[in-house]
Amino acid sequence: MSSNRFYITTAIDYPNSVPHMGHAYEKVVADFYARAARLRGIDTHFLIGLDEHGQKIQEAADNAGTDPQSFVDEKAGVFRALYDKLEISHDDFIRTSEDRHHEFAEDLYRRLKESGDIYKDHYEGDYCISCEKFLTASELVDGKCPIHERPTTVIKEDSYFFKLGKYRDQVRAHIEANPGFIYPDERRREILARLDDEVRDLSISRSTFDWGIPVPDDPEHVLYVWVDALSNYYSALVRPNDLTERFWPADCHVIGKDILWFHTMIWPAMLLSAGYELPRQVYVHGFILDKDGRKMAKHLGNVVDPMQVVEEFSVDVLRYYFLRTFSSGKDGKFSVDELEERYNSELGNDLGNLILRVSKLVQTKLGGRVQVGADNPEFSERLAPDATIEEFFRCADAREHNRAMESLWDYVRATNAYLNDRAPWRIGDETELSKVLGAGVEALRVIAHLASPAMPAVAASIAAALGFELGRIDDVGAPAECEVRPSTPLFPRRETEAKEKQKAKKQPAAPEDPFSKLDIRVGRIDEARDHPDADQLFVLTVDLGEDEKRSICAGLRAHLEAKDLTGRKVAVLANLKPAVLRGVPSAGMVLASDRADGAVVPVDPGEADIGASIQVEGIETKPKKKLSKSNFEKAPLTAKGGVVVYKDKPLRTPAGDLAVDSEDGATVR
RNA sequence: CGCGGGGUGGAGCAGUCCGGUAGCUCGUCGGGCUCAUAACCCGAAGGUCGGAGGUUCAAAUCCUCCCCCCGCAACCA
Repeated sequence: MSSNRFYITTAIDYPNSVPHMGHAYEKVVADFYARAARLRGIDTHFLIGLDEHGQKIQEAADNAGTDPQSFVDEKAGVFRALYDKLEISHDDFIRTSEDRHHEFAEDLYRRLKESGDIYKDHYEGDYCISCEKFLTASELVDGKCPIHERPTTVIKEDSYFFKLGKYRDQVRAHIEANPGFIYPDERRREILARLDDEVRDLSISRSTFDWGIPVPDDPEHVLYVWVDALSNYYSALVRPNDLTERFWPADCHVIGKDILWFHTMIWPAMLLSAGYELPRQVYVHGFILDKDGRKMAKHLGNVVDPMQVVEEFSVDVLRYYFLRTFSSGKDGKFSVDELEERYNSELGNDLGNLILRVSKLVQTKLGGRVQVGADNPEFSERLAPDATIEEFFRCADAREHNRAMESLWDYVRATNAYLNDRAPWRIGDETELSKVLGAGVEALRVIAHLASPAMPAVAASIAAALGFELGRIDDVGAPAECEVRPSTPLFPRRETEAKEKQKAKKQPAAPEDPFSKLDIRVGRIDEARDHPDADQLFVLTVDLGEDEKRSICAGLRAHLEAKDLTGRKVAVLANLKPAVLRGVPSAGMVLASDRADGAVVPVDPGEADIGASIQVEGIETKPKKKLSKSNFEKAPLTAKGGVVVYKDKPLRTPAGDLAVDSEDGATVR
């Protein structure tokens, strides 16, 4: 960071649902860098905000029975409340529905147009007249609109396009010439690889909804996401005070890896076209996963709410955990057990205990007063902080916040070691004692300052307890007399169940037989139709004896006619995770065998009743709710003697064995 | 050959781009200290760095092939 100004932004959030862990993480990371810059006295501007336009917002507002503006106004309150709670120190909060943003986005569009980079064309898509919108292939059901159950029409929609492809080589050259432009390097390589392919022009307007910024000169269209959302980084500088001279180009755009392309290809291309300088860096963070490395998702029941962690611990504990634990730029596994462990050992034992032992010693041995910052050889020889401070900011500049925190903790431990070594509780001479404890308090002054970007409230508490002022990092070392107050533990120990859990894990229950997870039932095919968009697939309506019949896709068209299937009894894997295959939902899988001669034949449940469960003797079934394909494959079914077997044991319906017309060893799936 | 991420002491991770005695935290064991939140400090044990080849004086790191896990994608259904 050579210049003495620092403009940092985060992605603007799309407020169509509630904020989650990922929102919190991104803002805390950006906030660390903003606060670290201010700590060095750098002129800092930190922007966050909301992306409030688009069809989904319009629909969400409709569903909520309100208008889009009122809807986003309310949502803005929810997001701001979270960021206030997280002590995010943003200087500005941009909302794309604000006038200042509209003005700049329109201006940017005009500049692109003046550069000759906008043209009008059309694209084709499946359009539902009742919905008045285009549907994507995955939204269609049986080639029909799922809401109105009527066929869609292929129509053309006019759209304005931006000549993105024109800038491919220029953007690639920029990325190649500036290794620091994209952090981390793996993301940079990913983009460079993608830039070897053709880059298509970009549709930047829509005329099928109107909640957005009207295209200048053609109010039938609104700007589609790119020109609108991305321009927030600049629009926020224009008003209320013109900060463009002072802060553009941005020093760091903090984003998630899902929007890498938009920030490293599209945004630079638009800026080049419009004649603005490119941002200096795009910092790409990873995702927060659950403790087992899976995506957090409602239906998995593994979602951890950041607010809940804040309530149970504190904001600073969550911030510390984010910044210390997760390697910069990588995905992180969020484990409450690990958080608690770090809370006890690092925050409680290392730091909290250090604060307490120093403050108690100063009070009992020196009457609560101690001189810091004065020329103190004890401190400068034994606890010289220069290397730590240098390393801390070197890591911060390199966007390695977890290492910056690590270097700080090395210093915390060194301070504990120093106290053990000098043993001030055994020193009687007050002059010497003042030097030793003065060194201890001075070390905590350094620690509080360096901890402040991660844990602002903790830093303030340390300063209050030991009686010094928090300021810039350069202010550390100025002579001062500290009045140390009696303090209570900042991080009271939490008795955890983590240990017991760990022990319990050491004796894992015997792994369940993979077959026990399967739910195979007898069903009857009531109807077999050709899949509208897939020449290998049938769309079957299958009766499993449930309230509703199921739609199941089967890849049998190369082998059978529809009439061969209608009315036929089959065995169905009923708990396979539902999927959408080429636009058609499929809730299960019809079991069939691959014969050596290339034929594929469905298995035959014989006389068994519809809905009857198919089992293997000796295996108690406990079907999973949503079975993954790979879990199904862990229980291989084969043919043997004209019967489907699992581990050589026959699959049975209540009426007898499950028959199959295949040679021994043929796969059944 | 769909795209991407990952496989490093008991647990969690860094190191891999730019090859050079395998590092950190937790846990375990031994010792010290007793100011402090059963805390702090010192020391030790524990790893063929997923597997197999190759390049090199030297490979966790570079090259080739393979296996496993996790996302996304998919005419796997």
